[in-house]
Order: sequence, then C-alpha cells, then structure tokens
Amino acid sequence: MVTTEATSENARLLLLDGHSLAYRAFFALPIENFSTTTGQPTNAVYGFTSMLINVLRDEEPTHVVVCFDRSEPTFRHETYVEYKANRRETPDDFRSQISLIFEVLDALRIPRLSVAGYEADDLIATLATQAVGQGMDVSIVSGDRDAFQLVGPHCTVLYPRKGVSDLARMTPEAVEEKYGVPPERHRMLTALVGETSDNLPGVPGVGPKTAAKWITKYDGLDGVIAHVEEITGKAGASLREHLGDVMRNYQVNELIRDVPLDSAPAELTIGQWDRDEIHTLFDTLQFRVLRERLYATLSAVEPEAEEGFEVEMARLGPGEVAAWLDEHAGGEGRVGVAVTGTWGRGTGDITGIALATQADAGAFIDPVELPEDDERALAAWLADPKRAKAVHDAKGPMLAFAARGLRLDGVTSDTALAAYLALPGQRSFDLGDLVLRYLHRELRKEADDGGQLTIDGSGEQEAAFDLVVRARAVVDLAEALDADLERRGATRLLQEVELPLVEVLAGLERVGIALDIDYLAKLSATFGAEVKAMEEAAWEAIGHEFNLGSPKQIQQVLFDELQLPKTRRTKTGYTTDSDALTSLFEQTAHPVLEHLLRHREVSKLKSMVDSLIPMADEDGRIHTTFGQMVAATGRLSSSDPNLQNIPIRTAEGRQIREGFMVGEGYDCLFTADYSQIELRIMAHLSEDAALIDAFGSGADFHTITASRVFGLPPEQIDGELRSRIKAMNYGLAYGLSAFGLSQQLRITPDEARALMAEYFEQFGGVRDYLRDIVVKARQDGYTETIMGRRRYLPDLTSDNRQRREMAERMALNAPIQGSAADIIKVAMLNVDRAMRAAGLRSRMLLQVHDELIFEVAPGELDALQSLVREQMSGAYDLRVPLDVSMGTGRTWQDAGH
DNA sequence: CTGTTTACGTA
DNA sequence: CGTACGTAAACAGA
Repeated sequence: MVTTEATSENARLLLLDGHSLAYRAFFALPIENFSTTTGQPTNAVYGFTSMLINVLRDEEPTHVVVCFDRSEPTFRHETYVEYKANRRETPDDFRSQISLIFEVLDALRIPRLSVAGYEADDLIATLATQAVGQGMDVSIVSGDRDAFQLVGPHCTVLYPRKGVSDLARMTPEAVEEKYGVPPERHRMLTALVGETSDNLPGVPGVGPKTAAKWITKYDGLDGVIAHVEEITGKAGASLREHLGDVMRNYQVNELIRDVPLDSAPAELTIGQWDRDEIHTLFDTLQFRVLRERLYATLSAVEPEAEEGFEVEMARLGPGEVAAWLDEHAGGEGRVGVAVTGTWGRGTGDITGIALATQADAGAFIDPVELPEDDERALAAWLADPKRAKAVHDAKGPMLAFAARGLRLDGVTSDTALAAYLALPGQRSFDLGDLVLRYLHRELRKEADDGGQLTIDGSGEQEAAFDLVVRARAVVDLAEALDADLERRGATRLLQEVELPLVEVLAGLERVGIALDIDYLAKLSATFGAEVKAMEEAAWEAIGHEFNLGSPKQIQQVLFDELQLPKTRRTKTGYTTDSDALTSLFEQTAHPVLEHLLRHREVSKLKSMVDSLIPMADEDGRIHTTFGQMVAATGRLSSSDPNLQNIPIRTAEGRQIREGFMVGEGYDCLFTADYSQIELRIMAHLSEDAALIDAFGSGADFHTITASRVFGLPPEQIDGELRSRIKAMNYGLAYGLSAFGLSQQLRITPDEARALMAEYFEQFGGVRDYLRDIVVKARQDGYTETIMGRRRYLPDLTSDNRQRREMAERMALNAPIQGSAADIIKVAMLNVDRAMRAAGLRSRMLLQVHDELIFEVAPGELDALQSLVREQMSGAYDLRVPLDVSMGTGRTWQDAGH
C-alpha cells in the first residue's frame, strides 16, 4: 500500500460488524482459556479486541465505527417470520461480554453505532455507500457473508476465515474467483443457495457452482427467473418448485443503504484513547498480552499530545549549585525534583539529579563529581522543609539520598502517591501516563533543535535533559493532582498521612531487621530432611517416583492411578489444595495424602527460610520494601522479601519467627498490635449499641457476642459456640454469605442462615450498616474510610452478577480494612514523632497491618511501651476503645503474645 | 525466556 | 459462594 499525503481523497473508513465478530470469537476461542479469575468469560471480548487491534494496525484507518445489531425486530422479520428462527438462544456467556466490548470501544474512543429496526449490516451498507460516494476507501470487517454484496473497487470486506487472526481480503477479484460471480451478484447466489445461519433455505440440490453458472448464463437473477422454464434436469425442476423462496431470499438479503443515521462517515474519527481507562479495564479483564499489543499498535497511530515541555537546562558545573539554587529555588515556588539511580532493599544510589521550576528553569547535577561546597548547598536545600518540592515516588530517591547522607525534606507533593489516592485501584503510576492524563502532554522535550543541546557525549546529555523534563513535568502534575485531590476530598489524607509516612517507611526499610542466620540455616536443614522423608514415603506408598511439587503429577497419581474421588474443578483439572487433600484423606485414609500434605507444609516453610537467608546484608539484617501505592484499600504491602506473611499459625511456622532477632546493641524486640481493630471499626461505623457495649465491657469480645446471640450467660459459652460467632464476627467484614459460613463451620447452609439471622437479631445496627454501605457506594460510585480514603467500585452497577457481587463484597470490606489502615498509619506517624520528641534511640522496624515491631535500645523499654500504647490507642477517636496488646523478647516469636 | 496457574503464607 | 496482599514452583507458549 502506498501512503500519500492525507487528504479526504484517501481517507480510509473502517467498518466493523461488532456482533458477528464477537460471535465468531466466542466460538473460536475456548471459554476455559479465556475467563477471569472471577469467572467472567472474556473469550469474545478478547477475540474481538484482538481483531480490532490487528485491523487498526494493518488498515491504518482515518475513520472507524463499530456497528451493532439491536434486539428489536427488523423488516426482515416482518418479511419472513422465520428469519433467523433457527438460531439458538444467545448464550448468557456471550451476552455478558457485549457490554464489555462496549467498554473497550469507549475507552479507545472508537465510535459505536446501532439503530433500532436495522441490523449492523445495514448500517455498514449505508455508511460504506456514503463513504465511497465521498471518495473514501472503505474496509469492512464482518463475519457475515451478506457484506460481500458491498465489495467494490473502493470497498473491501475482511472476512474471518478461521479463528480470529486470519482475515480473508475480499476484493472484487477475490469474490469473483471464489464464487464465480462479481460481488454485486453475490446476493443472487445466496438467494439461490440459501443461508442456513439465517434460516433461509435455498433451492435443494443447487450449490454455489450451479447457481453461479445460471447467474452468468442468464445475466442475473432476473434472467434466471425469466428463463426458468428452459432450465433442464432435476435442478431446474427444484428451482421452479422453490422459486418463491429464492425471491424471498433475494429480498431479505438485501442490505439497506439508506438507514437514517446521525453521523456521516467523516465524523467517525478515532478520539484520543484513554490510557487509564484501558489500564483499569484490561486489569479487570486480566488481559496482559493484549494490553502490550494494543499499546504497541496504538501509540503509533494515536493523535499527538498537544505539546511537550519547554525547559531551559543548565548543567551545573563546579561552584554553580549554590548560585542556581539561590536564583531559581530559593523562594516559595515548588521545585520539581527527579533523580536517576537505583534503590531498594533499604538503600540506593543516586546517579543524577534534576531540578526544574514552574518558570521553566532546569538544572542537572551530577552528584558524583560534586565539590564540597556544592554538595553542602545541595544538601541544605534538599533538607530544607521550607523549600517546597514535588517528587514522583519519593521513597526510593529518599533511600538513595540517605545512602549519600542526604535528607530530602519539604516534599509537598509526591505525584505517584497523589495519583494513588485519586485512583487507588490502578496498578502502576507511571509518570508519563499521568502527565498525559492530567496535562495532555507528552513526556518528551520539544523538538527544538536550537543546537545548544548537542554537545558531544550527547547520549548522556539526552538523559540529563530527559530527567530535567521529568522534573519540570512533576511540578505541573503536582498542581493538577492537588486540584484533583481537593475535589475528591483527599487533601488532608495526602498531606497529613501519606506524605509524612513516606519518610517513616523509608526509615523502616533502611533499618531492616536482624536475622539469626545460623539458626535459620539449621532450621532449613531440619525442614529439608523432613521434605525428603515425606517425598520418599510418598514414592514408597505409590510405588514410583513423582514430583510432589507438581499439582499436575499429583492429580495424575490421585485421580488416574489411585482412582480417588474427584475434587473441586480448577481451570486445568481437579484441585489438590490442602482442603481437598484433607477431605480426601477423611474419605479414603490413603497414606499418601498425609505425606503430600506434610510435604506441602514443610517445603513451603523451607523455601521461605531459604529465600530469606541470602537476603541478609553484611550486618545480617534484611530490608523489606513497603508498597504504599499497591493495596486498593490503603493498606501497606511488603515485598522483596514480604515480611507481612511470616508464618505464625503452626508451631513449625513459628520457628521461622525465632529467626528474626534483636540486633546488636539493642535490648530486645517489642511488638504492639491492635486487638480486633476491624471489628472495633465495624462497631464504630455501624454505631450498633450492642456491639459497642460488647467492646466496652472489657471481657472477651467473641464470648460476649456469642452470649447475646445464643441467649446464654457468658460462662456457658463453650469453645464451639465461641468459635462460631468468632467466624461470623470476622466474616461479616468480608461479605461472608450463609453458604460461605456453612462451609467454614461445616454446618448446613440452613443452619448458617439461622445463625446469621440470630446474630442480626441481636446486632441489627450491623445489618443496617452493611446494607446501607453497599447502597451508598452504588450511588456514589465509591466507598470511603474514616479519613476519606476512597475506593471506586464501578462494578456495583454491573449487570454481570458475578462482577456485581464481587464489587459488593469489596464495598463491605474496603471501609473497614481501609479505616484500619488509616488508623495504623496515623499511629506510626505519631509514634515516630513521639519517639523523636522523647529522644529515644529505639527504632520502629516493621508494620504488619495491625501490628508494629520495634527494636528497643538499652533502658528504653518502659518509656517505649507507654509511648507506643499511648500513641496507638490515641491514634483515632472511635466509639469504642482501641485496645493495644504488647510483648517483648529476644526474637519476634518471643515478642509475640 | 516470559507469563500464567496453582497453592499458600499473613492480616 | 469471604477481603487484601506477595512468592515459589511448575508449566505453557513463544
């Protein structure tokens, strides 16, 4: 294809038949391989989107529209009541995907069209006719052969041959070659042959070959009809008998070319697609590969952003830092800071620093070759809380600065953090994406070949300039996000909680926690021995070797060789999870099941120990990384390594906690955790008097609530009754259903329902609260925590039950889990401040959602305990007290309680 | 070599 | 058919 300059002469219109393509995809792609983890089928969406991407790439259209059928009957049904009557009911799994396809198209800003009383084909015929008339080239993508009648010199049909990636290009020549008639006569052919998918029977005994022969010989269908008596043989007789059908078919098959439409072809332009919407949507659809393909394809054709950034860059040489800072960064204005370097595991290194002001003054500083005076000026400026700074994702840079002995203060905006509060469900907060979204600009320099930038070593210079552009962009982005957060009521949450927390978290990461390496190495050996023993025992029991770590091989052994009863299905077979194995063992008592379970348990522990040991630094400490913008609810996450999932439930698991110990020069570890914080928040939010009372009484909460539910005095509540109510208490905050409760308690669903009814009888406020929270979230589009942290849940109005109910459970849980996260974050800030104020040398080491772990400096235990208790329980004023329980010891295990 | 699936650890 | 995470190993596809 030759591309000439774009005039209306060679505008290209791409027309897609949404339904027919989606339907194709639905049957071409196996639903088992294309479903989200929540069970939403996505095969049609996937296939359709995939085809869309391909044709956008290959056809390079200037105009696009996707046409859809409507449910209303069309004139074809009136002409022929049996029209499409043989079609089976549209499967639910397909129907639920149409609205998802709409979402994809809307996010891509691709227009879609449907008109009552017409099929998608008619809209396509109308638009194609108009467009060709206006000199446009047209490509039609449709899985319906009726579209072939539209093929012409400026109109091509792309017809899916098989699957979703193989499109046949039907030009006039291709149609003629395949069917023996030119495109405008294809409809006549169909009329004679019939179309089973539309329930249009043709002439029995007449196939495409015969039909084409007749049409050619008699110069069209009219000729065939006129000469119908001359046609000899069986086929001729059959034609005469079914002539009515043929004429009806010809009428029904005709595509309407003058459907009244609101938009002309020239108006069907592709808009600026929305990166964030695509991100969010593809996240929920769990399209990973497709997203990459889409980005690769569309970034090539997407309309240019308005402009880049214009900024002067000074490369600050020796002795120039102080002067530049004085001139450009000594006032009130916020300065953007961007750095290059590496960071993680509690440390880092800075290789480049860029500063930029709103007045487009930019500077690049190479921190390695910095004279002492410059370094001092820079350090003072960075650490000056009065010099306002905007940084994107400041925690890493903070660690890298700290490794050079530099402190970063005065950060009045962290644009990544701000974006997280605005869009908490988002996966990544890429600066370039945010700049495009909020500022409609591209993160690149203006194409300004002034020349002063192209000194030699231009690669380095380029990199420096890119960094300055980032710093410049961050300043404007900070402003835009400030405004956005104000609108969302999250300003205080950012300024008073999340921003100050960045430095506290950097501190925890930098300090790390000491490991007892020798002990852990021995522990690993112990676990290793048992893993091996279990493996051999399992092989012995089965009679051959197999990989106990492979669910697939376990399935083969259990279900094929041993013929044990089948368990719950997974995508790829039958589950071998511990619940299933346990229940299989109860049924069959087969010894291999015990070996498998034990092997699983111990090898999991061993791999955890083995992963921890090499992560220790030269001082024997490990440094996690806290994710402050990961959890949609506002919690922190911990990774590399994850220290928020160190085992505690089993005795063996707890042995790992023995490996976390107090560091040299410190007295002990000290842990403090909130007891039942989520339940207390539920009591607070629901204002349920009975629940609030239960927390006020000081006695065991689960026993008290059980006593109310069962109408028994507390001393008659045995372990069984208590644990039922405990499961209920906790389950409520997760949106637990009667079914789920019955599973967990191993009672019948009816009993579970009765238990829930009893519970709500006593705690009506909780029931009302849980109900209202979903209603309100549906109205607002989001839930909110006690500190105004939002979680947006658009799926609350989804017509897909699975998605909607999932969103409802999220809506129940998010305010509770999120408020708990708010409270402990405030507690961490207050504890940190109070420790500084008291001049303590003790250090906060970890946060595990409702627990804080400290390392106690000699002689400070008493002071620290009372300080932490005070700050934690006073972090937020709830309608119930915030109880804190504490413990101390040499190891994390000993410090537990 | 990469991404996905299964399973499982925590709150 | 209970929320929120992160990781390891096996596996599948490129």
